[in-house]
Amino acid sequence: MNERNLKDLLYQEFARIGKSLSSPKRLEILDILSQGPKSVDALAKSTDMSVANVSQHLKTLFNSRLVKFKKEGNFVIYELADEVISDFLITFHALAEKQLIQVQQIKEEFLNEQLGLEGITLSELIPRMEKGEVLLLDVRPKEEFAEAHIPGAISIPIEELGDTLSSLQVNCDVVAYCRGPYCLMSADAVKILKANGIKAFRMEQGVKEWLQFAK
Amino acid sequence: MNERNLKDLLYQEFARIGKSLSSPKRLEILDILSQGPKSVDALAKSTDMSVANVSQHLKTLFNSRLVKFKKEGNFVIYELADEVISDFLITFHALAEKQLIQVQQIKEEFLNEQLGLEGITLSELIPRMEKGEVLLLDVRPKEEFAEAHIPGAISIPIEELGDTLSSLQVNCDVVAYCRGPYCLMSADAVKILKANGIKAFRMEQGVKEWLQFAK
DNA sequence: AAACTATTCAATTAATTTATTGAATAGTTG
DNA sequence: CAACTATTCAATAAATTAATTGAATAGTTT
Repeated sequence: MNERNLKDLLYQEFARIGKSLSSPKRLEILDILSQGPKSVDALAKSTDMSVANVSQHLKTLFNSRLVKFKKEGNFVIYELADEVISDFLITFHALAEKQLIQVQQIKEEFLNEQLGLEGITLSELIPRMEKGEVLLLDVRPKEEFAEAHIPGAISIPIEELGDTLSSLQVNCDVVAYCRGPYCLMSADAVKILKANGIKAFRMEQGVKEWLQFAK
Repeated sequence: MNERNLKDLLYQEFARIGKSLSSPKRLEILDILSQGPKSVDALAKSTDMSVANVSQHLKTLFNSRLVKFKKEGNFVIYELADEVISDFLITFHALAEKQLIQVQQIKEEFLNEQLGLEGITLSELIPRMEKGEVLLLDVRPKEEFAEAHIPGAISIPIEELGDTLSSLQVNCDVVAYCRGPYCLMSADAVKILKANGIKAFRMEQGVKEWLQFAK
């Protein structure tokens, strides 16, 4: 083995991680898994893919050690292989956003022009929460809230929001958050809240971003 | 545009960065560029590829905004588009090494079994340098040394090491470093030094790792 | 301007990757 | 044990990507 062979071998191994990050659908799967463990079936529903296809992507991710799984009943539950991967994904997104201005544009056009939503950031949120000026709403599924959530938030999954609304006493502004910048459940929530006369804002950041912020 | 379309578009943009990181040769190019600007021709020589092929890879990297270029005479000089990219590459390597134990194995087998070299780390080096116990040798090409180097190091490019050796007065241990963990110029240097009866060690880390370490 | 250099472009071929489908497997429930 | 579920496997077709080659471009030197 000479130096060139060694380099080829090493970079080939590195590229295996890169390959895993080269498919849009796999990146979406990784993002969803950064919220907590999910079954293949649940992932297929979230990503609008066939189960067989998701299974194939998961196999790729498993081969590059980005995810691991455990069997529960006849479900196979996948999760990120290590918590550094969730940190890495945030770094990756930050880099990608910085480089690809188009990403910013796509996102903002959709949110602003099509939905006309006002946003709020983590650093604006915290002082307002401490003063009791806002109610923080976690609209992700119950399991994801149970897995981890921003302290002080209350959990109302987006599907239940419409029904729960009447029984909910709100006398301040509401801030909704969900899985993070590329999830739009919080945008849907704000639409529902506004339609019911509640002053509501969308927060881009999710639990993972909060954890990094709090460090 | 509905939510699914938006997600597909966003993840497609993210995947462009991933795609750039999915080819071993492109990763090698990025690593070399993290040492400083290089011409297409120089990159072709370093990576053992045809110029046309390197040009194609550079085009891909340029399209995902990872590199930029300027024209100088009839050379086109490429460099990393932003310094966050060099930070990102270190994070990426760290993740890859952690996940793919094989990478560690490949590297260590080659270095230990085939060369029988002793290594030293940055944190071991610094106190010893302060005490004046070691001479730090940068064996990269002169331009890369000029671009950036570890303070206190002296520059002797690997090609010149054999000739310079006799005129060099050495009365302490020598530590050689080069581009980083996946570059083997420092290993070659240690071999030459040892062959001339000088006690020499290889340091894995390069300038970029030192900058992160010094932060 | 002619000869020369470095780089890019375009066309081809080979190789790899993706999504789709239907069948196979393994575990669970009635 | 039969019916059912979730998941994986295997085979295929479509799409994408990589390396190679030779020609085209743009700038430099004589």
